[in-house]
Amino acid sequence: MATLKPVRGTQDVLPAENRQLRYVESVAFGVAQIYGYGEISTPIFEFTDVFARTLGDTSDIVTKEMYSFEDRGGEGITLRPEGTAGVARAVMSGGLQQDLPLKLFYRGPMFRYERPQKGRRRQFGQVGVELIGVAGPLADIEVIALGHQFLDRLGVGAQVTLELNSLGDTQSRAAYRDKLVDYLQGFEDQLSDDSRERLTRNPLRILDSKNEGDRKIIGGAPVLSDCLNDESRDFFDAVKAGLEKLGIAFEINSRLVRGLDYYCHTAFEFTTNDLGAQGTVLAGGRYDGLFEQMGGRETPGIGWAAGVERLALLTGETVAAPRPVAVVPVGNEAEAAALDLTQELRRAGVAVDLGYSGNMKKRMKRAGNLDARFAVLLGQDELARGAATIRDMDSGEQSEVSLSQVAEHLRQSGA
RNA sequence: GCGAAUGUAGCUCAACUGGUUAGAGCACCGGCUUGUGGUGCCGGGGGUUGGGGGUUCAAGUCCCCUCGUUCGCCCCA
Repeated sequence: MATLKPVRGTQDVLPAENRQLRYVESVAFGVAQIYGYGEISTPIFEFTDVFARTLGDTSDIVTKEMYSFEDRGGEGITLRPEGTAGVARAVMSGGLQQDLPLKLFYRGPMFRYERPQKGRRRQFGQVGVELIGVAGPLADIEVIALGHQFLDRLGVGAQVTLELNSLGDTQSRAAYRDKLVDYLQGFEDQLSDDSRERLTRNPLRILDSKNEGDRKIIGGAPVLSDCLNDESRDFFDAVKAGLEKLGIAFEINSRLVRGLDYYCHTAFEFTTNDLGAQGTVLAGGRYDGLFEQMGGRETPGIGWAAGVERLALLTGETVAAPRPVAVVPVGNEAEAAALDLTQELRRAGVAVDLGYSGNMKKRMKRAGNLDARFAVLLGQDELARGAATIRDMDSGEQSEVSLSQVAEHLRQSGA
């Protein structure tokens, strides 16, 4: 039995749950299309370099969370831990930089070797968008508005808060980093072990620490927004003004830094308090340095990704399966006729189920369990008259309809 | 990777301080009703109590190991 279990952090998704997940994805894609995005699919695995070089050597994803292996040809391969790097690689491989700006939507599984928790799996679904090739703040505004509208359409708008920050351009970020390290070094012996290590590796991340002692120290730390140069500040102001104009509420969170190295300027997260520790539901930011870092031409970009399972948990709604019509033959001779009728209805686009075996009572019960809208009863009597009895499973009303009219009758009844 | 909790039938849960064949509800199957589901009544199948080891006359119950899950840390969608 133990060996028949799925690998830790993975799970089998049955039809009822899949309907919810597909629903989340389809809402996302629907809204993305309204904004002019087309869907791109990239491979589920890439050369390890694609992720290692873009995410940064200091990110936790690269240092301990990647599913990496060597394939039979000796190539270093990694199951994608996120979507942006693969999309950027595809844009460069395909020469798509000639077609800027690009508006791309993606969906699919991602893989991270993490300790599973509620809303956190080793294989999980993401939907995401990337707007590539637009340097101005209008891109940031549109991408955030798209995320906002998506969450709204899903019906979780009231449960989430948009947090916003600016990391500034490279120059601003470097200036801030120096200031922050200066400040924190004064408290080095008081910082948590994790944070002390990050002091040299990735000091900005200390701002995000949940350790109580750390937070006290952070409270007095210099603020990133004070270090933005004029250009970065103007950019951020423009983004904020745009969101206000669109009526999209946000909170400035100066401690918001993204985990991945390629981000600059705008960083944002839609978070909720309804999912325990995994509160981030949709997050993204601007990544103007990414393409260069991958060895390509400098190309600005901004995007976000959202966790499909987390959003499905948040909506709490179940998505009902479509209601079929059940064809119920009575007696052996009726089975052949039932098969014909079933096929005819299916060709006409009607969803049909037939109880495969058993007496009428059993088949009716199965029809009930399938939540059938109508049952089509075929017995000796009906067959002799070239007809079938159609039963409305909700009202219990029955009427006899000639066989040739069954499809039409059902269609008119809304089946 | 660290800390804590937890694991009994398909699902939700019982089983006093360790004490005879581990129970219930729901679900499933059959019958009352051999041409009618959703309500009712009667009956039935189903558990090596996550797995392994140990303590004991006796372990679902205590101890150790292991696997899974949950909550937090870390990190992130």
